[in-house]
Amino acid sequence: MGGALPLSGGGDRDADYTYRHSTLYRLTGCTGDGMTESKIPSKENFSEWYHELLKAAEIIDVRYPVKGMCVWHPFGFALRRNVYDIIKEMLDVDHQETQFPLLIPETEFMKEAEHIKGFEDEVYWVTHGGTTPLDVKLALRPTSETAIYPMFKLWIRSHADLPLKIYQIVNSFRYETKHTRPLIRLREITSFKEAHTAHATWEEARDQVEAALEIYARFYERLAVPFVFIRRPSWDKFPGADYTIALDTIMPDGRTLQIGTAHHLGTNFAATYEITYENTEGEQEFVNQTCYGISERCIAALVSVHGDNNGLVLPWSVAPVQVVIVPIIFKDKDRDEVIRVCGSLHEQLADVGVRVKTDDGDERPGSKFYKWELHGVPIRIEVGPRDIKQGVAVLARRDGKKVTVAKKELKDAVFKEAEDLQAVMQAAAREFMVSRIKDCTTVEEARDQAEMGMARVGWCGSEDCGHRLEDEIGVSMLGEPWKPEKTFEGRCLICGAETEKCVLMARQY
RNA sequence: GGGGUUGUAGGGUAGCCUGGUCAUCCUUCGGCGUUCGGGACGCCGUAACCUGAGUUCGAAUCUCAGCAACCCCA
Repeated sequence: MGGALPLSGGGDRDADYTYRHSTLYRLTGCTGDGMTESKIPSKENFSEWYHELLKAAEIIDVRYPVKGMCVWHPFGFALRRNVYDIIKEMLDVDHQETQFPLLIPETEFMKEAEHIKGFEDEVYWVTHGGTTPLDVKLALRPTSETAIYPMFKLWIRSHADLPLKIYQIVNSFRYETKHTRPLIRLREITSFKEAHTAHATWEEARDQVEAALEIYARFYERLAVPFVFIRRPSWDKFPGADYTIALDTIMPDGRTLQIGTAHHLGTNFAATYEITYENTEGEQEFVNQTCYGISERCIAALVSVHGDNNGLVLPWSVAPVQVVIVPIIFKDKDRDEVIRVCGSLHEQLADVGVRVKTDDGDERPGSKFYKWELHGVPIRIEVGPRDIKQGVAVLARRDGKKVTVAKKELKDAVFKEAEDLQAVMQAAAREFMVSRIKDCTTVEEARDQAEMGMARVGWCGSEDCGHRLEDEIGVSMLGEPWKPEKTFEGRCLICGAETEKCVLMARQY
């Protein structure tokens, strides 16, 4: 389908994301001759690498002068759109997209006690209209439960209205007091995909939580981002939820990043907001609710998990530019012919929905190669006079493999290599994560392991031992693996009681 | 929550300790020409001392506050 092309313009246009400035940054330090391999710092130094990559690869610009608020570059926004198109497509099967207002009256916001407690320190308030103080303060949504549920009360009358499943992709605001980090900890979350559902029974809502997690699993598979499902401990669940299940992934520096959550809200909010329906017996009952969300942290994970010392590495499905064609021109007399052949290859690929860009700029080829590698383009095609004579083109993958293919077979070769690349990325990412989760039987061992990734330890289940685990290991309890592949048998690391429960402990972002 | 470091052209930096001509260098950006199979070169040009207050004859430099960024620890 033609929708694969992100541009509204004609199909023969380049996948062009404003490289007019071709904003490449020289990050090799101040010494003139200090030409190093890469423009970005080594991934070993993750924090530095991450910041430089976001900048150099034109994902976001962090220079906006409000703490915790960033600007999406056109290239980064194209990536965001491709990623969010996937989750939208998955949700659109049985959810309806909506949009609720940004501002929430204090009177609604303050209704659910636990929920307020969870967010009160992080809420931005609108207190004035012009110079006039408002009678009722307005909160900038930190999340939208308290905006949406008063409307659910109006929308839901009978069992025939259930289940109700909606979602929206909106910005939301949290006054973070800790260090903000681009895409990871923000004061304005620009891309909060939140879904809210209402059901007749608790069991149906539970099934919905599982269905949501299933969708998220498929979503992250498309991004080749590995994760584990973890049920959060009672003291770390969503404020107002019966329980919370999260998706966590491990970043290159060993810290854990939460990249999705699903909450079973039971009838907690329904009771507060009086969301009731008439059942088949004619009685009024509270609905059971769920909500689940994903934010631009999914982009942070995508970028971090796959990127390397040469820059971004993007899965084919979301790369703003999937194929870049680089013409190799020696003499002016070759020029027209090379450009013509590139144009025809470009058209061929664009016709089958590939996001293709022909880079006929004035830079030298090597410079273009580095630039597009930095931007994570999965496949590069080189066409020079030599190739034209032989009726072939050189196809280079982002992982370094190069093949020469006949022009006629180019289309098929592109798709074949793209598929293989995806598999390679998936496997490498998976392997890294699995290698960073280890069983530990002592506090010291767990402490060491938490420097690297997640430590799996025995836990008797008592809240007391849970908190002591956190204190003694010095990291957070992520919670129990949800539907784990392997069972556990061991002892509680604190009290020594035999247990079949285990929890994952890790340093968190 | 606690501690530390730092704000100089679009990016990266020198100068700051010891206040005083035109604020250094690299890169980017714009122009012209030669180039082009893994980061080309020459010539010309644009462009900066975070904000506010204070000290001083004089502040990028010293003091205070604010804003912003990064790192470490809980």
